[in-house]
Amino acid sequence: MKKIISQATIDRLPLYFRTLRLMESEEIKIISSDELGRTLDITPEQIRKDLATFGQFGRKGIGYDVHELKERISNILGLQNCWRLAIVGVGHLGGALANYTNFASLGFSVVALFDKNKSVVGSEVNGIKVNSISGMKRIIASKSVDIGVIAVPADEAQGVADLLVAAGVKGIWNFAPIKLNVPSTIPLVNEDLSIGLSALSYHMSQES
Amino acid sequence: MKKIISQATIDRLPLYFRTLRLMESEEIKIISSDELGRTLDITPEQIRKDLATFGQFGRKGIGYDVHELKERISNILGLQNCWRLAIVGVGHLGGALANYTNFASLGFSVVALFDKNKSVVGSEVNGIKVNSISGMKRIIASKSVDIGVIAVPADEAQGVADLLVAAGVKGIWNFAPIKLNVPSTIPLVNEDLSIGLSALSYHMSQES
DNA sequence: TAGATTGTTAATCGATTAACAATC
DNA sequence: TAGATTGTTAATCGATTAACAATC
Repeated sequence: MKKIISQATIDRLPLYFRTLRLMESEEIKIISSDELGRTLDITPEQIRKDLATFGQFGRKGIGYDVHELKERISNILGLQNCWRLAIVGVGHLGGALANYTNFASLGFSVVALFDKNKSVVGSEVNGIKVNSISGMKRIIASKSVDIGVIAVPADEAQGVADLLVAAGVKGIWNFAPIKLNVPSTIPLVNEDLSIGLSALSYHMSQES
Repeated sequence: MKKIISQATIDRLPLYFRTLRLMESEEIKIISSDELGRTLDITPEQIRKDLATFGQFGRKGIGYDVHELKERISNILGLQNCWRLAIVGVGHLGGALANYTNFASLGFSVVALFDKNKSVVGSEVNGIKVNSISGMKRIIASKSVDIGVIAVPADEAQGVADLLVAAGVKGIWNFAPIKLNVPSTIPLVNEDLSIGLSALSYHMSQES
């Protein structure tokens, strides 16, 4: 019954969503795969193929309804769930994420912060109190946290992941540059900045 | 002459590099594709295939020399270039990047900061002075900046990209959630956090 | 020598691109 | 009706996996 959607397609959906949202705010009602593709540098065939995975919602000879398509993609991505995040590790990166305003517009909200450093515990970042790691299980339950964000050094990341899983989070967003082991039932997305930067270095080295 | 390496392979090389560096620090001299694969959850065949792209440096029946392989990957990725970064936009994210210590260990260094906000210009972040955008061209030349990092809001990102290109950067690392147009000679890597987070949301929604 | 492990070729799998009938 | 654009099937392309000879 449930169609399997490729990761490549899933990774393009946020790009479509972002563009459709912008177009909606500009009062654009209808968009063709050709126009959308030109904005994002993706072929129109690719876009139609991606969208067709979820059923037909374009109109032949006309295009796609911007608002409807946007809502549909939002639902496919599960953005209507208003996921609640807890960030573990309130260093420079964790602090920046706690202040990242774009989350809200995608339906995510940061509801808890944790740090092992006693000098940080008790302070507030963006109006959210920083808790000690020892209170994690209780607070994650009481605040109905869905997603654990790991922003601690690599050598502490696995321990934090284990705690988050034990505390009952439904997914993990990991910024530590290390391969984490978590149960296969817990979706895990890695955000390793060094990969992109190394790839950039590679391509720069290739330029004649 | 120059073999074309797939993006998928390039994106795995930093993972190999990171693991080899750790193993070297643990005094491990020789590693097999099997062991490396187990650490990273990548099949040994995949690893051998990736490495074979650059020539032979394993020993049949033995494995790979950790130090040699690490050095070789570093060179392929161009990490020995000691690239110099300039960050544009010293908000929460830009500030976090300016303080990100892992860059140095990969051979990158942040040498300049820019912001359009007058209240920030002149202050220091991690010992680096924040300059006004108007001085960008001159400072990028005098500080020999290689890579421009874009950490401004989406609606300012294209303008910043144009300025960086005009100032002569060799590559762009973009954190703004927007498709940038830059000359094809300038490598561009996008680091759009909302893609990973949306993918996580998707997978969490699929769990029965 | 026997066991281990690479490098490479062939087979498979999956994603992208091309083509076009359907239809607004 | 003629032009535009989708949705889908077929063709192509590229990446991963499997198999195994070479060799330490």
